Parts: sequence; C-alpha cells; structure tokens
Amino acid sequence: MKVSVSKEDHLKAIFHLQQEHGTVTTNALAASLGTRAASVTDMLKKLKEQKLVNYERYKGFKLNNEGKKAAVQIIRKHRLWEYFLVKKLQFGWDEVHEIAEELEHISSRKLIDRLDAFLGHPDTDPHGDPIPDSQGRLQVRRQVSLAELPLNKPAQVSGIASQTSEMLELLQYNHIRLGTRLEIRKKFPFDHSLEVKVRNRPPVTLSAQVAKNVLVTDDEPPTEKR
Amino acid sequence: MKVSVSKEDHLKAIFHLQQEHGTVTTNALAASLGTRAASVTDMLKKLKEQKLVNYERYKGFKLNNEGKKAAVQIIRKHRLWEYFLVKKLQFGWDEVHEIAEELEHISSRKLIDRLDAFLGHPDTDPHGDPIPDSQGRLQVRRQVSLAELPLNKPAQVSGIASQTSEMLELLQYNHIRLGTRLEIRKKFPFDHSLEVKVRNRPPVTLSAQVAKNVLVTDDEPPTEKR
DNA sequence: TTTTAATTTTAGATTTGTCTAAAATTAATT
DNA sequence: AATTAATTTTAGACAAATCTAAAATTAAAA
Ligand SMILES: [Mn+2]
Ligand SMILES: [Mn+2]
Ligand SMILES: [Mn+2]
Ligand SMILES: [Mn+2]
Repeated sequence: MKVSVSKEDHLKAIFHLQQEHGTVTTNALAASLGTRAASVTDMLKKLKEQKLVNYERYKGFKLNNEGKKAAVQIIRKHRLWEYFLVKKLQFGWDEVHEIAEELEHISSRKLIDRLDAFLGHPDTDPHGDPIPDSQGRLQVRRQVSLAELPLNKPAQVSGIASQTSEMLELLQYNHIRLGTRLEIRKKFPFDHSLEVKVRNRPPVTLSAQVAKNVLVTDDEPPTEKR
Repeated sequence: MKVSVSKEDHLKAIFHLQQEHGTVTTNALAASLGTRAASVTDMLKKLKEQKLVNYERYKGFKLNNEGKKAAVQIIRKHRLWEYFLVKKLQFGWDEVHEIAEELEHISSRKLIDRLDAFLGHPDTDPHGDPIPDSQGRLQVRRQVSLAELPLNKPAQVSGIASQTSEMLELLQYNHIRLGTRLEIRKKFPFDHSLEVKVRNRPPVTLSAQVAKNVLVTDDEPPTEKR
C-alpha cells in the first residue's frame, strides 16, 4: 500500500505531537491538521494496517519504529528544502513553510541526499530546528524558553516554537533572528512581559506569549559542523 | 475548482500532442498517459467545465488559450527543475525526468521565478527543449531529425525526441550529447542506419530508429543568452 | 451502400480521503 | 454511584480519479 501525501502529513503531525505528550489523541491530531476527528480515526485504521502506528480504539496512539523512521525522513526533507529556499533562493524565513509543506512529499531519495550535499550538510533549518541526517539521526537540543531564562544571563536564540508567519514577522521587526545574542534586562511580574537587550540595539519589550515561544541556549552557536 | 496533479498532467500531455497533430484524440491521450480512454473522457468533461479545453464529444479536442497558458507554466516548471537537477545536483540527463514529473506540480509562482533567477534564466533544458520564460513565451526551434540530415553536412545535436532513459543511455554510451557536433559519413539504404562521425572519436553506427529521434540544427549553438 | 471495425462515450464499480450526524465509550461532576 | 459532559468511533454520504464492460458513434472495407 502506498504512503500518500495525506498519510505523510499525518505521520509527521503525530511525530511532533508525541514528542510533547508521549501519546497522541484523536482530537489533538485533528486540530493540528485542520481536519475532523472522524477523518483522523479513518486514517489511523489505515496507518495501523500499514503497521506504522500503534493504535487501539479509544486508547490513543503513537508511532512505532517504522512510523518514526518514515516521519523523520519527511521532516528531513521539509527542513532541507526550507534551508535551500532561504540560503539559495533568498526567501525570508517566514515565507518558506508552506512551500516546504509541498516539497517534502517529493519522493526521490537520491534527490534529497544530493540536495543535502549541495547545501553542505546543514544541521539546522532556518527556524533553528535540527535537520535529521541521512540515517535519520536527529540531534537533541538542550534549549529553554526565553520566558524561563534568568535575568542578565547571556543566551543565544536557537529556535522558535510557534512558527506562524505572524510570529516570525514580529521577531524580524524586533531584529531577533536565529543566532541573535541577547539577555533579559527586566521582567515585569504584572503581565510577565520582558525587556530584552540585543547588542548595539535599543532594548525591546516582548510579551509573555512571545517569550514563551522563543527558545534559547547558553550563548553557544546552535550550528556546529560535523 | 482546483487544478489537481492529474489535471496538470493531462493539460501538459494534450499540449504536447496538439503540437504535432493540431487536434488530439481520446485514445492518443490515454496512451500518452498510460490510462484508459474512458478515464480520458471523464477528465475532458472536467477540463471543459473549467474552460481549459475545447471539446465536443466524438470530435476530438484541443486546449484553448487558458489551457495553453496553464500547460506552458507546467512545462516551464518541469524544465527548470530538470536544469536544476543536472546543473546543480549533478544528476545525469537520463535520470531527471521522473523527478521533474513530481516537482512540476509544486504550486508557488514565486518559487519558480526565484529558481529561474538562481539558475541564470537558462533557455533550454538538459534535453535541449526550450524553457518558456516567465511570461510563458516559448521560443520555436528550426531543427530536423538526424535521419533527414544530408550526408557530410556538419550539424549540432539540439534535442532528443524520444526521451526514454533507454534512449538517453544509448546516446550517452555513444558520446552523443546536447551540443555535440557531428556529421553523417554514410547512409545504409538496407536498414536506413547511419554512420556518424564526431570529432576526435571513432565513427559510430546508429539505427534508423535512433536517428529519427535525434534532432539537429545547422551547426549553431542551441543556447543563446537573452 | 451495407457491413464490419475502430473509436469514443456511458453506465456502473472501486479506492482514497474527507465530511456530518448519531452512537458508543470514557472522563468528570454532582 | 448516577448523571452529565467530552471524546472517539461508526454509519452513511460525497467528490475525485480511476477502471471494465456495454452501448453509441464514426470510419473503413467490402
Ligand atoms: Mn506536507
Ligand atoms: Mn522549519
Ligand atoms: Mn507530472
Ligand atoms: Mn526535458
């Protein structure tokens, strides 16, 4: 049986959801895909049949090893294409997601390995997310949300949790990009907003909602070559 | 109504067929797509509904202006991606067709215009076929089949009519590529095979079937920059 | 100009992916 | 523990793209 575009999108979404919550629920997956619970149930039966997912009705579900492998390959393609679009075709980091959502379904394995080599084996995508290598190994990151960063502790932006283009546009406007070095100057308990200082720039204020979605590491470059 | 992948493949195939025969027949299209006549009829009704094709039942059909415009855009994408695969990712010209068959359906207009610029606005693809420009203008070529080339007249390979990978592999083996300068040394009336001479190489013999599918121009580069 | 052959279309099925509404199950509250 | 609420699944429907087999139409041959 074939793994269609829709199945690939389901696998990828399950993978991301189970990263956070271990096991995934029908409603959560439907929400994440912009579809309905009934449709998710239908699809799960097919994915179970194909032995990509462990699923018992009413009990929630998660990818098995095969499913995880498949999902990681799709994520690899998504992120490599995003990198290509930004680095080679001059797209902004807030414009690439939709296009990669289509490109990730191109099937040729050789294509993606050649693309990887052409790009110099990058290890993070334009949003700071790690790119799985050709064996599907995905490096783990130790990063915290900016909301949890202690006052005056230098850190470096290494990822963005909520990657809507509205969010990315807001960050762009405030000159916060991947790799930006910053520290928190002040925390306002009233609304949990923060004043953040970037070198050579006037301080900017970020809402708690924004801060929660900016991920930082202890001032260390997020990209190290292999 | 949406233009699906399958509809795009139909439009493209109709375009190519009508180049040759003016009007297209149900069976011809089915053969060209590896599908059945009944399926073609079904699809034609949808394409007519969408006003992309002029179709009266039992009378044959052809693309109207809208349909032609759509088809040319798909061809543009197909050929630009082929160029990218060969020139940037080091694929052989006989390996790229299947992959481009998928890539041509990626929808972003901005992507394809950026890709075009990134590649330096090439005007022919790796098989010598012209790449439509961003306005959809497609240059016409004056080329003849190698089978019709007069004896001892220098010419240059500018296109391949039958682009199966078997054909491309055979040409590769005989050191015949796009742009190769050659002339015919001898014609064998018995089977219409030809002896062809390429500079600095021993002469090679080509069957009539191959010769018919190798297109040449009067020894003039096929690619001229705009 | 009949008759026969080829082509094209219709009728009716099937598969895939989706939906809504109703039923079944599980979870949360009195 | 009984009732209510939320979640999940099933039942039944629909659109898209395909198929086979039969009917309609057109073209070719006798
Ligand atoms: Mn996708
Ligand atoms: Mn990304
Ligand atoms: Mn295609
Ligand atoms: Mn080509």
